[in-house]
Amino acid sequence: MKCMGGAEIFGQGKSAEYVCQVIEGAVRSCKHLSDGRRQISAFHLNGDIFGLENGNSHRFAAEAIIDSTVRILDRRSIDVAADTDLLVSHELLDLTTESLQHAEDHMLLLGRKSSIERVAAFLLEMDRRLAARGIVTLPMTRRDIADYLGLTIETVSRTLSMLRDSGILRFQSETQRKIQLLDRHRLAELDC
Amino acid sequence: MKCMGGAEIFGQGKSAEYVCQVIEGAVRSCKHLSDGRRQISAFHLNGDIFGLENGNSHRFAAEAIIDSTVRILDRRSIDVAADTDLLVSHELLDLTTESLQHAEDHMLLLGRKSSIERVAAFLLEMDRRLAARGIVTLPMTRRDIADYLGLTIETVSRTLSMLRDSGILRFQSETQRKIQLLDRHRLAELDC
DNA sequence: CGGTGGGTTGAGGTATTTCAAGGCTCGTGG
DNA sequence: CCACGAGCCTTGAAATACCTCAACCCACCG
Repeated sequence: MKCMGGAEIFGQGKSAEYVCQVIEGAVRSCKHLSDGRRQISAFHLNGDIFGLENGNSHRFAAEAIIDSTVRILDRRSIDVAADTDLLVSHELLDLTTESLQHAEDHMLLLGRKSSIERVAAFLLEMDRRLAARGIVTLPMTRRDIADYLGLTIETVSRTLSMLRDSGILRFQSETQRKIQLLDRHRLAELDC
Repeated sequence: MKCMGGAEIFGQGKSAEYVCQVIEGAVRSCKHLSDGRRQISAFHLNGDIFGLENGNSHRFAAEAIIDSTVRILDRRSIDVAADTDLLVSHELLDLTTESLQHAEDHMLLLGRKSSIERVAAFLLEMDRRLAARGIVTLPMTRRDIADYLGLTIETVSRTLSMLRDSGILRFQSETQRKIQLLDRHRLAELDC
Protein backbone atom coordinates (compact mmCIF):
# COMPACT_ATOMS: atom_id res chain seq x y z
CA MET A 1 0.00 0.00 0.00
CA LYS A 2 1.22 3.48 -0.86
CA CYS A 3 0.85 6.16 1.80
CA MET A 4 1.34 9.86 1.29
CA GLY A 5 3.51 11.70 3.81
CA GLY A 6 1.32 12.74 6.72
CA ALA A 7 -1.34 10.12 6.03
CA GLU A 8 -2.78 8.18 8.93
CA ILE A 9 -2.33 4.44 8.48
CA PHE A 10 -4.49 3.54 11.43
CA GLY A 11 -5.92 5.55 14.29
CA GLN A 12 -5.54 5.23 18.03
CA GLY A 13 -8.16 2.85 19.38
CA LYS A 14 -9.10 1.56 15.95
CA SER A 15 -9.76 -2.12 15.50
CA ALA A 16 -6.51 -3.98 14.89
CA GLU A 17 -7.38 -5.94 11.77
CA TYR A 18 -4.01 -5.51 10.17
CA VAL A 19 -0.37 -5.66 10.99
CA CYS A 20 2.00 -3.60 8.87
CA GLN A 21 5.54 -3.65 7.59
CA VAL A 22 7.46 -0.71 6.18
CA ILE A 23 8.74 -1.60 2.73
CA GLU A 24 9.99 1.87 1.87
CA GLY A 25 9.66 5.10 3.79
CA ALA A 26 9.14 5.97 7.43
CA VAL A 27 6.26 5.72 9.88
CA ARG A 28 5.70 7.06 13.38
CA SER A 29 3.69 5.44 16.19
CA CYS A 30 2.15 8.01 18.46
CA LYS A 31 -0.24 8.62 21.28
CA HIS A 32 -2.29 11.80 21.21
CA LEU A 33 -3.82 13.64 24.15
CA SER A 34 -6.99 15.63 23.66
CA ASP A 35 -5.18 18.96 24.10
CA GLY A 36 -2.79 18.29 21.24
CA ARG A 37 0.16 16.94 23.17
CA ARG A 38 1.73 13.98 21.46
CA GLN A 39 4.29 11.35 22.33
CA ILE A 40 5.96 9.40 19.57
CA SER A 41 7.02 6.06 20.94
CA ALA A 42 8.89 4.80 17.91
CA PHE A 43 9.91 5.47 14.35
CA HIS A 44 9.53 2.58 11.93
CA LEU A 45 11.99 2.38 9.05
CA ASN A 46 12.67 -0.02 6.21
CA GLY A 47 11.69 -3.54 7.10
CA ASP A 48 10.23 -2.73 10.51
CA ILE A 49 6.98 -4.31 11.54
CA PHE A 50 4.46 -2.21 13.43
CA GLY A 51 0.84 -2.30 14.49
CA LEU A 52 1.24 -5.67 16.16
CA GLU A 53 -1.35 -5.94 18.89
CA ASN A 54 -2.44 -8.57 21.30
CA GLY A 55 -5.76 -6.99 22.13
CA ASN A 56 -8.19 -6.10 19.41
CA SER A 57 -7.56 -2.39 19.08
CA HIS A 58 -4.51 -0.29 18.31
CA ARG A 59 -3.03 1.45 21.30
CA PHE A 60 -1.43 3.95 18.91
CA ALA A 61 -1.97 5.96 15.85
CA ALA A 62 0.42 5.16 13.00
CA GLU A 63 1.18 7.89 10.49
CA ALA A 64 3.40 7.97 7.44
CA ILE A 65 6.16 10.54 7.94
CA ILE A 66 7.05 10.69 4.26
CA ASP A 67 5.60 8.97 1.22
CA SER A 68 5.87 5.32 2.11
CA THR A 69 5.09 1.85 0.93
CA VAL A 70 3.60 -0.40 3.55
CA ARG A 71 2.82 -4.08 3.38
CA ILE A 72 -0.47 -5.00 4.98
CA LEU A 73 -0.73 -8.34 6.71
CA ASP A 74 -3.98 -9.85 7.87
CA ARG A 75 -4.18 -10.01 11.61
CA ARG A 76 -6.30 -13.12 11.79
CA SER A 77 -4.09 -15.21 9.62
CA ILE A 78 -1.15 -14.25 11.81
CA ASP A 79 -3.09 -15.24 14.91
CA VAL A 80 -3.97 -18.55 13.32
CA ALA A 81 -0.36 -19.13 12.35
CA ALA A 82 0.80 -18.27 15.87
CA ASP A 83 -1.73 -20.68 17.33
CA THR A 84 -0.46 -23.57 15.30
CA ASP A 85 3.16 -22.84 14.55
CA LEU A 86 5.72 -22.52 17.30
CA LEU A 87 8.18 -20.75 15.04
CA VAL A 88 5.71 -17.99 14.24
CA SER A 89 4.76 -17.74 17.87
CA HIS A 90 8.41 -17.43 18.79
CA GLU A 91 8.92 -14.78 16.15
CA LEU A 92 6.05 -12.74 17.55
CA LEU A 93 7.55 -12.92 21.00
CA ASP A 94 10.88 -11.74 19.63
CA LEU A 95 9.30 -8.76 17.92
CA THR A 96 7.36 -7.80 21.00
CA THR A 97 10.41 -8.16 23.22
CA GLU A 98 12.39 -5.95 20.89
CA SER A 99 9.74 -3.24 21.16
CA LEU A 100 9.69 -3.62 24.90
CA GLN A 101 13.43 -3.24 25.11
CA HIS A 102 13.32 -0.09 23.05
CA ALA A 103 10.52 1.28 25.20
CA GLU A 104 12.46 0.57 28.37
CA ASP A 105 15.51 2.43 27.11
CA HIS A 106 13.30 5.26 26.00
CA MET A 107 11.74 5.56 29.45
CA LEU A 108 15.18 6.18 30.90
CA LEU A 109 15.78 8.84 28.28
CA LEU A 110 12.44 10.56 28.86
CA GLY A 111 12.54 10.34 32.61
CA ARG A 112 16.12 11.13 33.41
CA LYS A 113 18.17 12.57 30.57
CA SER A 114 18.97 16.17 29.67
CA SER A 115 18.10 17.67 26.31
CA ILE A 116 21.67 17.24 25.07
CA GLU A 117 21.71 13.59 26.07
CA ARG A 118 18.37 13.02 24.39
CA VAL A 119 19.41 14.58 21.11
CA ALA A 120 22.72 12.74 21.15
CA ALA A 121 20.94 9.44 21.76
CA PHE A 122 18.53 10.21 18.95
CA LEU A 123 21.30 10.96 16.46
CA LEU A 124 23.16 7.80 17.37
CA GLU A 125 20.01 5.72 17.05
CA MET A 126 19.28 7.16 13.63
CA ASP A 127 22.90 6.78 12.59
CA ARG A 128 22.73 3.13 13.53
CA ARG A 129 19.44 2.57 11.77
CA LEU A 130 19.69 4.53 8.55
CA ALA A 131 23.07 6.06 8.04
CA ALA A 132 25.31 5.66 5.11
CA ARG A 133 28.84 6.35 6.34
CA GLY A 134 28.01 8.80 9.11
CA ILE A 135 25.56 10.83 7.08
CA VAL A 136 22.09 10.70 8.56
CA THR A 137 19.24 11.69 6.29
CA LEU A 138 16.32 12.30 8.61
CA PRO A 139 12.88 11.63 7.21
CA MET A 140 11.18 13.38 10.11
CA THR A 141 10.66 17.02 11.01
CA ARG A 142 11.90 18.79 14.13
CA ARG A 143 8.39 18.46 15.53
CA ASP A 144 8.55 14.68 15.18
CA ILE A 145 11.95 14.61 16.85
CA ALA A 146 10.67 16.81 19.66
CA ASP A 147 7.63 14.63 20.25
CA TYR A 148 9.86 11.57 20.26
CA LEU A 149 12.30 13.06 22.76
CA GLY A 150 9.78 14.81 25.01
CA LEU A 151 11.14 18.26 24.14
CA THR A 152 9.97 21.28 22.11
CA ILE A 153 11.05 21.96 18.54
CA GLU A 154 12.97 25.00 19.72
CA THR A 155 15.00 22.99 22.20
CA VAL A 156 15.76 20.37 19.57
CA SER A 157 16.82 23.05 17.12
CA ARG A 158 18.97 24.86 19.67
CA THR A 159 20.63 21.64 20.76
CA LEU A 160 21.44 20.68 17.19
CA SER A 161 22.88 24.15 16.61
CA MET A 162 24.97 23.76 19.71
CA LEU A 163 26.31 20.41 18.52
CA ARG A 164 27.06 21.99 15.14
CA ASP A 165 28.89 24.91 16.76
CA SER A 166 30.98 22.57 18.87
CA GLY A 167 32.07 20.65 15.78
CA ILE A 168 30.28 17.40 16.51
CA LEU A 169 28.05 17.52 13.44
CA ARG A 170 27.44 19.41 10.21
CA PHE A 171 24.31 20.14 8.25
CA GLN A 172 24.75 18.83 4.74
CA SER A 173 21.75 20.37 3.04
CA GLU A 174 19.63 23.47 2.96
CA THR A 175 16.65 21.87 4.64
CA GLN A 176 18.69 20.76 7.65
CA ARG A 177 17.59 17.16 7.29
CA LYS A 178 20.92 15.76 6.19
CA ILE A 179 23.30 15.63 9.10
CA GLN A 180 26.88 14.50 9.03
CA LEU A 181 28.20 13.13 12.29
CA LEU A 182 31.77 14.31 12.62
CA ASP A 183 32.57 12.88 16.01
CA ARG A 184 30.51 9.91 17.05
CA HIS A 185 32.78 9.25 19.95
CA ARG A 186 32.01 12.57 21.58
CA LEU A 187 28.35 12.06 20.77
CA ALA A 188 28.42 8.71 22.53
CA GLU A 189 29.92 10.38 25.60
CA LEU A 190 27.12 12.93 25.61
CA ASP A 191 24.59 10.12 25.41
CA CYS A 192 26.09 8.67 28.60
CA MET B 1 12.78 -16.91 48.50
CA LYS B 2 12.69 -14.28 51.21
CA CYS B 3 14.18 -10.88 50.38
CA MET B 4 14.87 -8.09 52.83
CA GLY B 5 13.68 -4.63 51.90
CA GLY B 6 16.37 -2.97 49.79
CA ALA B 7 17.97 -6.24 48.72
CA GLU B 8 18.96 -6.68 45.10
CA ILE B 9 17.26 -9.68 43.52
CA PHE B 10 19.29 -9.51 40.36
CA GLY B 11 21.57 -6.88 38.87
CA GLN B 12 21.47 -5.01 35.60
CA GLY B 13 23.29 -6.99 32.92
CA LYS B 14 23.39 -10.13 35.04
CA SER B 15 22.78 -13.46 33.39
CA ALA B 16 19.05 -14.18 33.24
CA GLU B 17 18.92 -17.65 34.69
CA TYR B 18 15.74 -17.08 36.62
CA VAL B 19 12.34 -15.57 36.22
CA CYS B 20 10.58 -14.32 39.33
CA GLN B 21 7.12 -13.89 40.73
CA VAL B 22 6.14 -11.73 43.66
CA ILE B 23 4.32 -13.85 46.23
CA GLU B 24 4.20 -11.19 48.91
CA GLY B 25 5.75 -7.75 48.99
CA ALA B 26 6.87 -5.30 46.35
CA VAL B 27 9.75 -5.12 43.89
CA ARG B 28 11.06 -2.41 41.59
CA SER B 29 12.69 -2.82 38.17
CA CYS B 30 15.18 -0.10 37.48
CA LYS B 31 17.92 1.11 35.23
CA HIS B 32 20.86 2.89 36.79
CA LEU B 33 23.19 5.40 35.16
CA SER B 34 26.78 5.67 36.32
CA ASP B 35 26.19 9.08 37.89
CA GLY B 36 23.44 7.78 40.16
CA ARG B 37 20.42 8.73 38.13
CA ARG B 38 17.82 6.02 38.13
CA GLN B 39 14.65 5.26 36.24
CA ILE B 40 12.18 2.81 37.68
CA SER B 41 10.21 1.29 34.85
CA ALA B 42 7.75 -0.71 36.89
CA PHE B 43 6.67 -1.76 40.35
CA HIS B 44 5.83 -5.42 40.80
CA LEU B 45 3.19 -6.31 43.35
CA ASN B 46 1.47 -9.47 44.53
CA GLY B 47 1.32 -12.05 41.79
CA ASP B 48 3.30 -10.08 39.22
CA ILE B 49 5.94 -11.84 37.20
CA PHE B 50 9.17 -10.01 36.49
CA GLY B 51 12.64 -10.68 35.18
CA LEU B 52 11.32 -12.29 32.03
CA GLU B 53 13.93 -11.90 29.32
CA ASN B 54 14.34 -13.00 25.79
CA GLY B 55 18.05 -12.41 25.61
CA ASN B 56 20.39 -13.96 28.11
CA SER B 57 20.96 -11.05 30.44
CA HIS B 58 18.71 -8.83 32.52
CA ARG B 59 18.18 -5.37 31.09
CA PHE B 60 17.27 -4.19 34.59
CA ALA B 61 18.13 -4.44 38.18
CA ALA B 62 15.35 -5.79 40.39
CA GLU B 63 15.28 -4.76 44.02
CA ALA B 64 12.93 -5.61 46.85
CA ILE B 65 11.22 -2.45 48.10
CA ILE B 66 10.08 -4.00 51.34
CA ASP B 67 10.59 -7.43 52.84
CA SER B 68 9.21 -9.73 50.16
CA THR B 69 8.70 -13.31 49.23
CA VAL B 70 9.62 -14.15 45.66
CA ARG B 71 9.12 -17.36 43.77
CA ILE B 72 12.06 -18.29 41.59
CA LEU B 73 11.37 -20.07 38.34
CA ASP B 74 14.03 -21.69 36.23
CA ARG B 75 14.54 -19.87 32.99
CA ARG B 76 15.55 -22.90 30.96
CA SER B 77 12.55 -24.96 31.87
CA ILE B 78 10.34 -22.07 30.83
CA ASP B 79 12.14 -21.83 27.52
CA VAL B 80 11.72 -25.53 26.99
CA ALA B 81 8.05 -25.33 27.84
CA ALA B 82 7.59 -22.41 25.47
CA ASP B 83 9.32 -24.31 22.70
CA THR B 84 6.99 -27.24 22.99
CA ASP B 85 3.75 -25.91 24.34
CA LEU B 86 1.71 -23.35 22.47
CA LEU B 87 -0.23 -22.38 25.55
CA VAL B 88 2.91 -21.46 27.45
CA SER B 89 4.24 -19.63 24.46
CA HIS B 90 1.01 -17.70 24.21
CA GLU B 91 1.14 -16.88 27.89
CA LEU B 92 4.65 -15.50 27.53
CA LEU B 93 3.51 -13.29 24.69
CA ASP B 94 0.63 -12.01 26.79
CA LEU B 95 2.91 -11.12 29.66
CA THR B 96 5.37 -9.36 27.40
CA THR B 97 2.60 -7.46 25.66
CA GLU B 98 1.24 -6.34 28.99
CA SER B 99 4.64 -4.95 29.96
CA LEU B 100 4.92 -3.26 26.60
CA GLN B 101 1.55 -1.63 26.99
CA HIS B 102 2.49 -0.31 30.39
CA ALA B 103 5.78 0.99 29.04
CA GLU B 104 4.02 2.78 26.20
CA ASP B 105 1.64 4.53 28.55
CA HIS B 106 4.53 5.42 30.78
CA MET B 107 6.44 7.00 27.90
CA LEU B 108 3.55 9.39 27.35
CA LEU B 109 3.60 10.24 31.03
CA LEU B 110 7.35 10.80 31.14
CA GLY B 111 7.55 12.69 27.88
CA ARG B 112 4.51 14.90 27.99
CA LYS B 113 2.78 15.15 31.34
CA SER B 114 3.12 17.73 34.10
CA SER B 115 4.09 16.82 37.63
CA ILE B 116 0.46 16.97 38.80
CA GLU B 117 -0.67 14.67 36.01
CA ARG B 118 2.13 12.25 36.78
CA VAL B 119 1.35 12.04 40.46
CA ALA B 120 -2.37 11.70 39.77
CA ALA B 121 -1.70 8.87 37.33
CA PHE B 122 0.54 7.19 39.87
CA LEU B 123 -2.05 7.36 42.61
CA LEU B 124 -4.75 5.97 40.35
CA GLU B 125 -2.49 3.17 39.22
CA MET B 126 -1.67 2.23 42.79
CA ASP B 127 -5.30 2.54 43.80
CA ARG B 128 -6.25 0.14 41.05
CA ARG B 129 -3.50 -2.29 41.91
CA LEU B 130 -3.39 -2.42 45.68
CA ALA B 131 -6.12 -0.39 47.28
CA ALA B 132 -8.67 -1.51 49.73
CA ARG B 133 -11.65 0.84 49.39
CA GLY B 134 -9.79 3.95 48.33
CA ILE B 135 -7.01 3.63 50.86
CA VAL B 136 -3.66 3.18 49.22
CA THR B 137 -0.86 1.82 51.36
CA LEU B 138 2.28 2.59 49.45
CA PRO B 139 5.18 0.20 49.93
CA MET B 140 7.64 2.58 48.27
CA THR B 141 9.40 5.73 49.41
CA ARG B 142 9.11 9.17 47.84
CA ARG B 143 12.44 8.51 46.14
CA ASP B 144 11.02 5.44 44.43
CA ILE B 145 7.97 7.38 43.33
CA ALA B 146 10.16 10.19 42.01
CA ASP B 147 12.35 7.82 40.05
CA TYR B 148 9.28 6.14 38.63
CA LEU B 149 7.70 9.43 37.56
CA GLY B 150 10.84 11.19 36.35
CA LEU B 151 10.63 13.87 39.04
CA THR B 152 12.52 14.77 42.23
CA ILE B 153 11.39 13.73 45.69
CA GLU B 154 10.71 17.37 46.52
CA THR B 155 8.36 17.77 43.57
CA VAL B 156 6.53 14.57 44.47
CA SER B 157 6.19 15.70 48.06
CA ARG B 158 5.00 19.18 47.09
CA THR B 159 2.49 17.78 44.63
CA LEU B 160 1.06 15.39 47.21
CA SER B 161 0.79 18.25 49.70
CA MET B 162 -1.03 20.28 47.09
CA LEU B 163 -3.49 17.45 46.43
CA ARG B 164 -4.00 17.12 50.17
CA ASP B 165 -4.60 20.86 50.55
CA SER B 166 -7.14 20.85 47.74
CA GLY B 167 -9.08 18.06 49.43
CA ILE B 168 -8.39 15.33 46.90
CA LEU B 169 -6.56 13.06 49.32
CA ARG B 170 -5.67 12.61 52.96
CA PHE B 171 -2.68 11.11 54.69
CA GLN B 172 -3.86 8.36 56.98
CA SER B 173 -0.73 7.69 58.95
CA GLU B 174 2.28 9.32 60.46
CA THR B 175 4.69 7.99 57.89
CA GLN B 176 2.73 9.42 54.99
CA ARG B 177 2.56 6.08 53.26
CA LYS B 178 -1.13 5.48 53.77
CA ILE B 179 -3.14 7.72 51.50
CA GLN B 180 -6.88 7.95 51.32
CA LEU B 181 -8.25 9.06 47.97
CA LEU B 182 -11.19 11.32 48.68
CA ASP B 183 -12.08 12.27 45.15
CA ARG B 184 -11.02 9.83 42.50
CA HIS B 185 -13.09 11.61 39.91
CA ARG B 186 -11.11 14.81 40.23
CA LEU B 187 -7.92 12.78 40.29
CA ALA B 188 -8.91 11.14 37.02
CA GLU B 189 -9.47 14.56 35.49
CA LEU B 190 -6.01 15.64 36.56
CA ASP B 191 -4.57 12.53 34.98
CA CYS B 192 -6.11 13.59 31.64
C1' DC C 1 4.31 36.81 -6.32
C1' DG C 2 2.16 35.69 -1.88
C1' DG C 3 1.26 32.01 1.15
C1' DT C 4 2.54 27.98 3.65
C1' DG C 5 5.47 24.85 6.10
C1' DG C 6 9.75 23.99 8.17
C1' DG C 7 13.65 25.72 10.64
C1' DT C 8 16.45 29.02 13.58
C1' DT C 9 17.25 32.38 17.02
C1' DG C 10 16.37 35.74 20.81
C1' DA C 11 14.06 37.38 25.01
C1' DG C 12 11.40 36.47 28.74
C1' DG C 13 8.70 33.31 31.68
C1' DT C 14 7.94 29.29 34.48
C1' DA C 15 7.76 24.57 36.11
C1' DT C 16 10.77 21.90 38.12
C1' DT C 17 15.20 21.24 40.24
C1' DT C 18 18.67 22.32 43.54
C1' DC C 19 20.17 23.62 47.91
C1' DA C 20 19.26 24.07 52.64
C1' DA C 21 16.91 23.56 56.94
C1' DG C 22 13.94 21.35 60.02
C1' DG C 23 10.50 17.83 61.83
C1' DC C 24 9.18 13.17 62.85
C1' DT C 25 9.90 8.20 63.76
C1' DC C 26 12.50 4.52 64.96
C1' DG C 27 16.26 1.73 66.49
C1' DT C 28 20.53 1.47 69.15
C1' DG C 29 23.42 2.02 72.90
C1' DG C 30 24.90 4.33 77.01
C1' DC D 1 14.95 5.82 80.13
C1' DC D 2 16.91 9.20 77.39
C1' DA D 3 20.22 10.73 73.92
C1' DC D 4 21.63 10.24 69.48
C1' DG D 5 21.92 9.41 64.67
C1' DA D 6 19.88 7.74 60.48
C1' DG D 7 16.29 7.64 57.26
C1' DC D 8 12.28 9.65 55.43
C1' DC D 9 9.44 13.46 54.50
C1' DT D 10 8.21 18.35 54.07
C1' DT D 11 8.84 23.13 53.18
C1' DG D 12 11.11 27.44 51.72
C1' DA D 13 14.21 30.15 48.78
C1' DA D 14 17.06 30.51 44.94
C1' DA D 15 18.73 28.74 40.55
C1' DT D 16 18.11 26.86 36.02
C1' DA D 17 16.83 24.04 32.15
C1' DC D 18 13.49 24.08 29.27
C1' DC D 19 9.30 26.22 27.40
C1' DT D 20 6.65 30.00 25.32
C1' DC D 21 6.13 33.70 22.45
C1' DA D 22 7.67 36.24 18.67
C1' DA D 23 10.29 37.46 14.77
C1' DC D 24 12.66 36.14 10.95
C1' DC D 25 14.76 33.26 7.08
C1' DC D 26 14.41 30.06 3.40
C1' DA D 27 12.50 26.76 0.09
C1' DC D 28 8.73 25.39 -2.26
C1' DC D 29 4.51 25.82 -4.90
C1' DG D 30 0.21 27.20 -6.97
